Amino acid sequence: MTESAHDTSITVAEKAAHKRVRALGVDLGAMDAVANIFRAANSIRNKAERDLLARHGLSFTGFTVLWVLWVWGPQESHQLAQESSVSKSTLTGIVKTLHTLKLVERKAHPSDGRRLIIAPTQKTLHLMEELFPRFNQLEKEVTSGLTKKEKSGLIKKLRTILHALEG
Amino acid sequence: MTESAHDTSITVAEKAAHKRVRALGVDLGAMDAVANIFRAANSIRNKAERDLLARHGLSFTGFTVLWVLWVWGPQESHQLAQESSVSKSTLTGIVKTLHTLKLVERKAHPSDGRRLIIAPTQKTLHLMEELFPRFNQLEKEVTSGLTKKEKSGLIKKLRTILHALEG
DNA sequence: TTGATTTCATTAGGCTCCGAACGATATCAT
DNA sequence: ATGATATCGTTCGGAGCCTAATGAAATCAA
Repeated sequence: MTESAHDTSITVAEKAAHKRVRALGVDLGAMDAVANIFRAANSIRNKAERDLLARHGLSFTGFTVLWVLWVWGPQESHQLAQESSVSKSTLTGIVKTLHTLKLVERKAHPSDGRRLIIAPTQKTLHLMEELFPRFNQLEKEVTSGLTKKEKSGLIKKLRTILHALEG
Repeated sequence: MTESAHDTSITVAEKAAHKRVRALGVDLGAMDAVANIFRAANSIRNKAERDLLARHGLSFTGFTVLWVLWVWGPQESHQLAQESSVSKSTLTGIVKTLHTLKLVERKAHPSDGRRLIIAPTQKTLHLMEELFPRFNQLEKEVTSGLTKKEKSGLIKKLRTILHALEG
């Protein structure tokens, strides 16, 4: 066994990092786990934007917001921001962009003049019905090296990390 | 068994998403895996920026660039960009910021006038020796719900995903 | 050698992204 | 009732982030 297309042993970058921090009493497992989460997220994000989203004028975050609206239906602004993992001020800008694309509507809250309801449009629903299966196809491809059981294990471990972050 | 602090069963957000896409023949495992990678990456990034990096005037990407320079030493610009997962033009801006913080130097390539060598400074080395152990402490905390073996499994699965993205 | 091509980093333009400051609305105390 | 407080979304200022266009330097052709 030397090198193969499905080699999952330590990379040269990881080796160099280990050498650097060896004297500092560092948790290498925690380090590599976090580093690889970022590498994976970056790569998938870039691929999705390039191959799928750019042609619709959508950023990854814009797509995420649309996804949340598609799944949950109309949302109050602050809920939508939280569920999409962006700040309120970022959401203001994203919603502005999506509004010019006619992909969201802003509606007044019936009883509270401060609040704003963001709602998907018919165009959003059509777009997501076309776009989401393609996005899922990409998700399938990037996880194609894992069995169903391995995917479950991955999901569970990531949830554990998210729980630690909430606590 | 109802709810507990370490519950890793399906979340309400995941349930809502499953309901929405049920009719579309979607791979739910792939979907949840990718979604949780993004949730984890976003949360860790935000926490690191807020709790650790902001007080030094560093963005997460700026920290990543410093980390690469710390691990690998002086790098040519395009190598540094690739290893840090940003475009060359983004790196130009990041380096500019780091330069005003006196955390990098730009050096001319000895034989090729087009190329640029980016090098860490003494200040960088001191900073990283102080900052990195704290960053690793954060990494330890967010992965504290996982055993050493589980972390290895997580790392291996993420590498598998990265291999699929390179292919 | 000089003109064409290639390969670097930077600039230009336009979103994304954040925290802080801001105005508007609602609520709470008295 | 009315002033203090809290809670909304937006704006502001500044950095990050991308692709495409640009400019500088090296290489290749003939």
